[in-house]
This record gives sequence, C-alpha cells and structure tokens, in this order.
Amino acid sequence: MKQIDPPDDAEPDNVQPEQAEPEQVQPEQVELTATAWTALGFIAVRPRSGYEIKQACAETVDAFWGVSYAQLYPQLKRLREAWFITGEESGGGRRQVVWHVTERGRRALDAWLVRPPAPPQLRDEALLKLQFVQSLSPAQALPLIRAKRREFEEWIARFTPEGPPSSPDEPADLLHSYALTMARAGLTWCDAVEKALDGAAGSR
Amino acid sequence: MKQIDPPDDAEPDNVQPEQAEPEQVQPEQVELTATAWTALGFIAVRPRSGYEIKQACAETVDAFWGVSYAQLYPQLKRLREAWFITGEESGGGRRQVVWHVTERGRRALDAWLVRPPAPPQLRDEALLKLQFVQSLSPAQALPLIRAKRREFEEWIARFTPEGPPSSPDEPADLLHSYALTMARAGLTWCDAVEKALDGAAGSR
DNA sequence: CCTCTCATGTAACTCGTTACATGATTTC
DNA sequence: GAAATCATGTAACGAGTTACATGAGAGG
Repeated sequence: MKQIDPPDDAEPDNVQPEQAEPEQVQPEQVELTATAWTALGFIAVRPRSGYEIKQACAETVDAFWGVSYAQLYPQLKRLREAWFITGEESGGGRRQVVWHVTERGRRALDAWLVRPPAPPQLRDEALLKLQFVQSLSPAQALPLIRAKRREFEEWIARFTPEGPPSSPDEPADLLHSYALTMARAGLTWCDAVEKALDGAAGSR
Repeated sequence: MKQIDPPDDAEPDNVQPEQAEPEQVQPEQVELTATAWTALGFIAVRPRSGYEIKQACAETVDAFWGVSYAQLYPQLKRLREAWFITGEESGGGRRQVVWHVTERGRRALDAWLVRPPAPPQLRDEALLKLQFVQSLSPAQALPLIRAKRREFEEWIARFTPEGPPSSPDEPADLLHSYALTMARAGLTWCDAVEKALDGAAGSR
C-alpha cells in the first residue's frame, strides 16, 4: 500500500492542525468542473477507484451527465491536488488506486451542492431536423419521430425498476422517476404526432 | 452589391453545366457541424443575414440547439467554401451580407435531413446534484426541485402559443408541442416530488 | 449627443470526445 | 492459449463559450 498525496507545491491546509483556518476565506471555493464534483460525490459515498466511479456514473447519472475515462482520470488528479481526496494504491491482485474523501473535500462538496445549479444544456439533432421538415413532408418527419420513440422506449426499459414485488409503479429514486416521467410523456407526444402525420399523409 | 464567392481553390462543380456530375460520388457528403446545417436550413427557407439566422434560431431551435455568433459566422464561411451558399453584400443603409442557398446546398441539406440523427446529449447540473442529496436531506433537495420547476414554467410561458382565439391548447408547431408536453410532465414530477419531500421532512 | 439596436467578426479558452497505448487477471 | 474484463492513463482533436473589438444607423 502506497499513499498517493498531492505534490509539495499544493496547499496542505490540514497538515498542521494548530494552524487555524482563515475565517471568511473558504478554502472550498476551488473551481472544478461538474464532472470533478461528480467523481467527488461518488467517492464521498464510499471510497472508490476511477473504474468504479465510471461504473457508478453509468448506472446513475449517465443520461444527464456523461463521464468518460479521458475526463475522469485528469479530474481525479485535480481533486487530489486540491487535497479533496487521497489515494491508496492497493497491493494484492490487480493494480488499482482507491480514492478516499478528505474532510476538506466533504466540506467543498457540500458547498457545491447548495450553490445554484447551472442551467441545463440540451443538444438534440432529431428535433433540430424536425424543425426543417415539419412543414414540408410527413414522409421525412416520420423517421425522426420514430428515432425519438426508440430513445424513449430505451429510457423506459432502462429505468423501470425490476423485481415484480413491492413497488407497483414509481421508483423511490428521484432520477429514475424523472427519466420515466419524461420518457412516458415523450411517448405520448410521439403517438399524437404520428397520428397527425398519418392523417396529413393520407389527405395529401 | 458585391458577390461573395468561394476562393478559387474551392471546388466549383456547377460553373460548367455541361460537365456531368459523377454518378455515385455525392458531392453533398461534406462534413459539417449540425450548427452549420442549421444555418443552411434557415437560409434555404429564405435568404438571410447571419444576424437574421441567429434571431431565427433564438425563436425556434434555441432550447434544443443553441447557436452563438462565434459559432455562426465561421460556419457561414465554411458553407460558402463548400459552395452551399453565396453571399450578397447589400449596399444602402447598414452593411450586411445576405446569404442565398445554391442548388448544391439544397441537395446537401436534403441529404443531411434523411441521415439518422445523432443521439441527444443532455447536461443537467440540477439533476446531477439531486443524485447526491436525494437520500440525505429533503432540505437540500427542495431548492433543486424548485430550480427545475422554474425552468419548466419558463418553457411553458415561452412556448404556449399566444392569441386566445382559434387554437385552444396544442400548437401546430411540432417543436412547441414537444416543449410543452415535456414541461408539463416535468411540472407533474415536481409536484409529486415536493409532496413526498414535505412528507419526509414532516416525519423527520 | 447619447444610447440602443443592427451587424460582423476574432481570440483565447474550456470542456469533452475518440482513439490510442499498456498491461494484469480471470474465464472459457 | 485466447478472449473478456479490470484498470489506468495520454494525445490529438473538435465544438462551443465568453469576452473582446469595431462600427454604422436610428431614435430619443
């Protein structure tokens, strides 16, 4: 086991406990990407390796916040440099670095969580194309609607809680219920649009 | 009036009409960003200046596909270099360049419209934060739900068709109806979650 | 005269993606 | 012994954002 700590030029801050923290200056106000905060969030739940963080993201926030290794590993480095996490290279078996949150890291995470969230960003090529074909031809609009329908169906398949017992419909997980609500609304929209488009195609 | 055409090293292709197009080789397969196709789409409806394209985007696709000047102007240059548009610097009054679609540009746009759309990308910090606070405290979850609620309310205000007469509820515009459907579903979700959260807070 | 809107653009930067590189361990 | 999975990373590239720069005409 080898301790992985920030380089010497990084601010220590908790090495000497008798050195009191500056009162109003919050050391937590380090600028990080939301992806870095995400990693920190999962580490704060329990210590994890980069690989495990990626898995956790894939199972939970992937639909609203995609995370790739090429982003993740550099961000872990930044979190370490800010003394928000410390790494422990586990011996025995495969090589892996397990990251632990520090007290400082936990405080910083809490501070981030209560800051107002950035407005959501959406890029949807299918809807974009729909803008240009909607008034021209149902023939071209239909495949786009079908593409959206497939997306919604995949969401539903992915976020519907398994296990027939207990929960009849709505999951306790807020994000799952959000995804399901949106996907169902999307399907309703697809139904209505396809129906209208079929009508228009018939009369043409 | 001054004609603005591609530089000489760009492929002409329609200068000599007697030179037949290569049969299977489609000159339309130029790689462009969706933002460039968006500009081309609006130019194809009618000739416009960059400024007018930006306005059209803001009124229509902005929520699904944001476009900024810093992206737009370079993309117009690329469209011109591909001979998809030609520009006409209008004399008289303010300086402005009005872009016209070429035949070649129109064909390329049609080809793009029928290609399968890229999967949508979403980045929603509010939902991300919700992932980390949902199991811990309703006190921290509530502001995030309220932020989502405000978003949905803004969407509804923005996309609800004005003019009390005629249309009672659903607009003919597919994108407007999409936005409204999703926003309403979102509000329903906010209601349910806030209620559940209040209950949990009361029992705690 | 001042300010707002029209109008076009560039520079620097950030974030994220794809593709690549490497190697150990488990499973068939 | 071959393939899948675990596991960590880097390099090159691309798209998009913010901020900056410039200037003319319209309206008060």
